[in-house]
Amino acid sequence: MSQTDWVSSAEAALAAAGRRRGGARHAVIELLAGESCALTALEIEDALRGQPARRVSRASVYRILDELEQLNLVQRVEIGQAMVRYERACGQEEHHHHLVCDECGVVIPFSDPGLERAISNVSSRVPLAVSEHEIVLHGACRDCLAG
Amino acid sequence: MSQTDWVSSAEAALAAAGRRRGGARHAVIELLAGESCALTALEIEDALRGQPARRVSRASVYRILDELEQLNLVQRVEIGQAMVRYERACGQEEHHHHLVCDECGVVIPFSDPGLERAISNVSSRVPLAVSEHEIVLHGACRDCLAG
DNA sequence: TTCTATGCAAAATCTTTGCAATTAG
DNA sequence: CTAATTGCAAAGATTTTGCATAGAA
Repeated sequence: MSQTDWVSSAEAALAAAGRRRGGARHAVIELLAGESCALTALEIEDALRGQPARRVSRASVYRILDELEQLNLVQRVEIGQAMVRYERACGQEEHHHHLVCDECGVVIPFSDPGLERAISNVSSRVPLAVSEHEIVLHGACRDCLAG
Repeated sequence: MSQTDWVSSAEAALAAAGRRRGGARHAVIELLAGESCALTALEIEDALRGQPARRVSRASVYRILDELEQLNLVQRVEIGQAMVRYERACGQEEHHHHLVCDECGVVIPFSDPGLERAISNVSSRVPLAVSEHEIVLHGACRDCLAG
C-alpha cells in the first residue's frame, strides 16, 4: 500500500464510519502518511505546528489517533519509553518491528521474514486468537557503541 | 533459577551494590518471587496491603522497582495497556513472552523455542547490539471468544 | 439546520520527587 | 552515629474529558 493509497483508504474508512472531513484530522493523516516510523502525540503536534500544515491542538491529536486506531488505520507502538507512539497500519508487505537504543532512545524499524514465519507458527499454537503482534529489540545502537 | 534462588541473588546483588536491607524492599522482592507473570505497580501495592506482608507506599514500590530494574533483577513489560508491568528477570530457561487479550485485558505468559531461535538469528543481522527483546501477541482469549 | 469536529482548559491517571522521620549497619 | 530506606504529600508528565464554538453536509 502506497502512502497515497493509505490516505485514500483512511478517508474512505472514515467516511464509511459516518465521519465528516475535518481539517485537523486531515492534517494528522497526511503527516502519518509521510512518516515511515512511529511518532508520539507530542511529535505529531510539533510537526504540525510548522508550515505548511495547520496547527492541531493536543487534545485533537489524541482524539484523532484514538479514532484511527479503532478503525485499524494506525497502530500503537509501545517501546518501553515514556510515551506511546503511533504509526500508520499497512499491508503485510510493509509490516515492520522496532529496534530501540536504550542509550539515546532512537527508534529504528526493521523486518525479517524468518521472524514473521516463527510468529505465525507460534500464533497457531497459543490459547488466543492472535490478531496482531509486536516485537521490540532493545540494545545499543552503533552511534552509542562508537561514541 | 528457582524462586528462592532469585530472592537470594537479588538480595546478594543489592548487598554488593551497597544497599541496606529495608523491609519494604524485601516485601516487594518476596512478592515478585512468587509471581509467574508481570504485575503493575498498583497491583504490587494492593497485594502487599493484605496479610501477612507489610504495607508498602506507592512511591516506595516505584523506587524499588526502578532499583531492581537497574540491577537487572526485574524486567519492565509494556504490553499496550495503560500501565507498565514488572516481572522478575530470570535465566533463559524461564524466559517467556506475553499474550494479551484486547477484550478483557488478561495477560498470559508463553514461550516458544522456535521463536527464540528466530529472534537470536535476526539479532545478529541488525544494526544494534541487542541486549533484550520483547514480544507481545494481541488478540482475543478463549473466554472472550466463547462469551 | 443539524450533527460532527475542534480548541481550550480542567480533570484524571500514572509516575517521580522533596523532605522529614525511621531504620539498618 | 551515619547513611540508606521509607512514607507522605506535592509536583510532573502524559492522556482524557467537558463544554462552547466553528465547520461540514
